[in-house]
Amino acid sequence: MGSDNATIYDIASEAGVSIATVSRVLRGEANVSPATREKVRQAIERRNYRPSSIARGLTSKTTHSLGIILPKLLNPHYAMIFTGAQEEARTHGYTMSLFPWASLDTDAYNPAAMLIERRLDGLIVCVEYLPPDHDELVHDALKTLRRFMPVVLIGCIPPWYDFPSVANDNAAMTRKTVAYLTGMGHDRIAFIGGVQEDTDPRRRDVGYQQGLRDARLPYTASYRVFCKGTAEAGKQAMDDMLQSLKPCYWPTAVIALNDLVAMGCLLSARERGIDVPGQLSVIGCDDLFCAPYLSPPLTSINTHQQRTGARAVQLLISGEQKRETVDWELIERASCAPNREAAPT
Amino acid sequence: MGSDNATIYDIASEAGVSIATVSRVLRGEANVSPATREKVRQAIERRNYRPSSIARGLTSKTTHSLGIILPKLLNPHYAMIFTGAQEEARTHGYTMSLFPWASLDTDAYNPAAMLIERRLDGLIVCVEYLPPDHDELVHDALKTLRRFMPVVLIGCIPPWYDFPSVANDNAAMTRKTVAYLTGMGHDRIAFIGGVQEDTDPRRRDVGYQQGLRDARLPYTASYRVFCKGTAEAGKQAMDDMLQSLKPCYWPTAVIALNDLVAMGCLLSARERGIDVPGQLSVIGCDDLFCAPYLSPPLTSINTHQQRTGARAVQLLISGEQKRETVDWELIERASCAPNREAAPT
DNA sequence: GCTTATAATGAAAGCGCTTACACAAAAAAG
DNA sequence: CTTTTTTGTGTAAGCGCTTTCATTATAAGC
Repeated sequence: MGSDNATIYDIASEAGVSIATVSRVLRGEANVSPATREKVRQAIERRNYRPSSIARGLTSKTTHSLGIILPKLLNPHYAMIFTGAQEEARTHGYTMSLFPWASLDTDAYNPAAMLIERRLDGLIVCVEYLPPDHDELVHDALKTLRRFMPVVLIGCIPPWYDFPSVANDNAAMTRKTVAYLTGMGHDRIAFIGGVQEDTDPRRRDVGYQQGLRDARLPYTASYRVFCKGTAEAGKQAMDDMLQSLKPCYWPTAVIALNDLVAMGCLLSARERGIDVPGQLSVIGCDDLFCAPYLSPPLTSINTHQQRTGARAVQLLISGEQKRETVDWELIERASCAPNREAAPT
Repeated sequence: MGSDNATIYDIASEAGVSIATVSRVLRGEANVSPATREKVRQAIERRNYRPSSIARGLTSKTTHSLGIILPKLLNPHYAMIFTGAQEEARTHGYTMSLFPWASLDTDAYNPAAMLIERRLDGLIVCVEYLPPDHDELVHDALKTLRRFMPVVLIGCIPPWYDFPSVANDNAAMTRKTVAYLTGMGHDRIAFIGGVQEDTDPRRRDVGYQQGLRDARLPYTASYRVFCKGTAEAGKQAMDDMLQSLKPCYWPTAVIALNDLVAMGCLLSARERGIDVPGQLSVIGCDDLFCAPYLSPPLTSINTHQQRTGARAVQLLISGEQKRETVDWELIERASCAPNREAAPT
């Protein structure tokens, strides 16, 4: 009953066998006679015994536990990644623990220590857009960690990071998004979000410019506004852009870094009485759960984040050293419409 | 350099001391001479040594890892709880792992085994509204788990569950919410969400009815609609209610189980051209990050979910057996307004 | 029936720590 | 200076498993 902490010894003596035999039954090894197996099974049942994964880990050098580092779980984008990763991990018998981004900071009292001491079997790191000065630091931290455990990256990974990874092809994605809008007759297309100083050729910015070029549209610096990936920042950035331009130069469409930024844009537009999608189309990214409930419902790109998380776990477990790309899907809702004032050139 | 897996023996020999001494330095014990301590420190530094929490756990019978069981991380409500819990855990040197709700199902291939085998130092379980038939099962599962590790509950806990817990006083909260609305002259107040068959006297339903009684308003069954706590369900429930009533009987205000349901209500209203808050006030609960960006911005109750998660961790660590209540805060936004058609009685 | 291959089991040595306990060296007390 | 404390270190016994290796019981081969 209350034998909540029986050990393998207890089971062995209760079943009248050696601990080696119990261990064999536990791990389903073949060479145990059916009779013995049954005896052991019953003893286990009777004592409600569960082997300690701790002790097991000491011997086997494997903990069956994975870690994930995220910037912010409150952002549903990351919650989706986590969910996908956690579920996949679980189906393989792994546990998933969350570590804050600060775990990478090698300053202070080396918090990465916590990661290493845990002897994780693998670590997923979700990398956000990084300012260049931070870039090197993070890279170093990752390289250190890799000496202790396999690491798989998710997100916006600078190409010179030599790590297995799972990500969307942001450049291609944004390029096609621009094409989608130009196809609707939009010619003043803004892009809001991201960091300015950046050298990664696979970023959204690049796709944005490619998209403009594809449509032979000019690149207008005023339409390229940088901000963090939050709703507040998006609101602010949109406010700033609109305020800085005469209304006749306002964009006819806005591509937001993500849905949070898009939400900020929508609010900014609403406050100014700009009709979406009548006067302005808005398109987000990540297809958050709230996208269909915004006003108007937000067109967004479903980046298959759960699948991304799941694939990262698979890479971790299989040890494959691939850099993988996850596809995406444009979810059309009411926030995008053909440009009414499209001038027949 | 590559000595990524030095053991305490390596450090001992490198520093020319015994492993006991290394252990002492590691744990900051007092009785080590400064000279020795320094020698050991340097050896540790040189070999980049981090003690294995696994081995440590075997001896100390403590893993410094906690678990949390949530219905769904994609619901930001739970993401906030998780975040609060994780951060608090971290400050105490604990790791936090996520387990899906299914971990409690004692059917199937007893998944709770995973929890037990991990030898967690504690477990937080977020309990949702449970249908009565499920209630007993969950209770049993929890009681089983408690034999193996401390358990703290969060959320809607039936009062006969004898577990330490952290929760809002839902009844009082909803009662005051009704008062807030009646104070604005609303007299047809609907409540959407939750499960029907329920006997817990501390639920929102109860507060809702108390609130009506306080204002001497009739309890109108048609205004009490049950649905799950999702946006889709909220939309459907609102649609059904509105459709089943002549517009002149439509509620003037609706209290939603949570912000997701409220989002569904807002959408339903929008589709029907019902002006919020002109004709209908809507009030949610949880104050999700998107609440300010809805149209209109949603009045909601901030239930201090991060603090709830943090408190749960504190109870777990301290071993206190309290049932705690977390306070809350009404965040007023544009979705609620005085009832225009308030009849001067 | 006796030898050899095969299957079933146990004894024992770790895995990398913590923690009595023992013991030597240094400090305080007489 | 001894004697008693105090302080600093080392030895060794676990913690609860896995795993090699040796050993015994059983089946197969001739």
